[in-house]
Amino acid sequence: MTNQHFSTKDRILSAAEDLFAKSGFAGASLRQVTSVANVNLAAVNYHFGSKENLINELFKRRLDELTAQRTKALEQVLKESSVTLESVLEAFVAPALTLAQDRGGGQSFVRLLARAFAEQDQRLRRFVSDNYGHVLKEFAKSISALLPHLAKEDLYWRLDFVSGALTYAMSDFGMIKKPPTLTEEQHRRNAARQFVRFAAAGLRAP
Amino acid sequence: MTNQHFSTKDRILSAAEDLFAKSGFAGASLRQVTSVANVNLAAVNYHFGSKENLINELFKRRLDELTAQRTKALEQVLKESSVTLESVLEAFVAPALTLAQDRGGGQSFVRLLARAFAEQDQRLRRFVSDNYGHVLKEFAKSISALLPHLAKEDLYWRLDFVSGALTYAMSDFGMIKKPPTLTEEQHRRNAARQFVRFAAAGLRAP
DNA sequence: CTACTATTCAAACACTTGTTTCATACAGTT
DNA sequence: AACTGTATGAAACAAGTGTTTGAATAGTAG
Repeated sequence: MTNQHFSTKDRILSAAEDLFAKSGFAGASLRQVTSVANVNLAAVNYHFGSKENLINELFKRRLDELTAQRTKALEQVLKESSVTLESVLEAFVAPALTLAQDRGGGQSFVRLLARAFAEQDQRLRRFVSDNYGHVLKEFAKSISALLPHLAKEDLYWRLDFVSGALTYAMSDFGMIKKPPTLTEEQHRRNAARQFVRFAAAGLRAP
Repeated sequence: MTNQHFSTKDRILSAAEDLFAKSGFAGASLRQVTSVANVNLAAVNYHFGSKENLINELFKRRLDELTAQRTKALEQVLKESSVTLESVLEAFVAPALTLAQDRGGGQSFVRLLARAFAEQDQRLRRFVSDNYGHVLKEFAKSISALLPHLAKEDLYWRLDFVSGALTYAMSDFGMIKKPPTLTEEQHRRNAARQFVRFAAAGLRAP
């Protein structure tokens, strides 16, 4: 039926992304997933081995792309002659917002990411931190260099707040809805601008 | 055995708070809850009617207290002659941090709150917003009055970021762990101070 | 074609889920 | 003392869970 021209694996991943974002990892069953994906129930265990492994592959698929784009954007910024706090933050948030707006299920994934952080589940948190923590460290280092007068402890607190603000805002639980007058592209740019201004000011707090 | 001097209802609520925070609403079963609470399985349905209703009562118990304290703190602040952005933010965050540090399961509840926001589940979100939205509006109004030059649209974005920063940071104080040299009380005050500084600066961003 | 592997499918597996039932125990009242 | 409503208990309920099985089907290389 739907997406019949995508592979079984991809259809499972997309359906799982949607349903896990909607109902949580425990809340969505493999029967729901395979039903939406138009795939036999056994296909999940055949292609992914287990439900838990499906979840990991799901994160891998998106995060590999996200961290690659973030790394590229940061490198680009650091190459310029005048590196500003705003430009570093922009390099961090722009790829995420692009993903959040991607038509191919990226929206669901961003919500899934927020959920993963809310999960106390240590396995998933370790998986994310092990595989993608180094990028975050790169950003932290760049930001630290731009705020030489800021005590390390203060910096850590504020980076924490910044992460929270971004995670929360991106998964659009927030009040902010795209007004009909704006295109998605404009809304995305607007969100990025708002976030960068807020985060930069917060990081520079006296 | 444990907490035998608490009522069955209270023991269920406490155990549920812990387990739901740890594993999510779908992830923790009533059998786990009743086992931890040292209570018969049927007691949940007897005292609360259903699992869903148990969840609601759980939120009610904590949020009633939290919103009451926030309202009181805000009124106190607004009574003073010089109301600052910092003092309003302090009134908002202090009760939450007190709760987050409460020994009687408040820590779990705060994590639960973060999880509830991550839930796409509309029933729970409506329950929270219906019953406790008015307090948030009060704070938004007070903050708006203190930032007369800020466009409404900008204000909404920034309040969104502030909520995110707080939710995320509170849900287990993010990366920030209490150093052993500090008492919990000191750590709490520190967190509040850090948050207020960050949020105030972000809200005042040029 | 044949042989072979990779994939799909329906059915079953063993187990857990929230909820209900009904018998039992324990108050407090008359 | 018997009666009453509240609370607890063990057991069962139907439905849903992730996973496994073994046969049926494509699809491909020799």
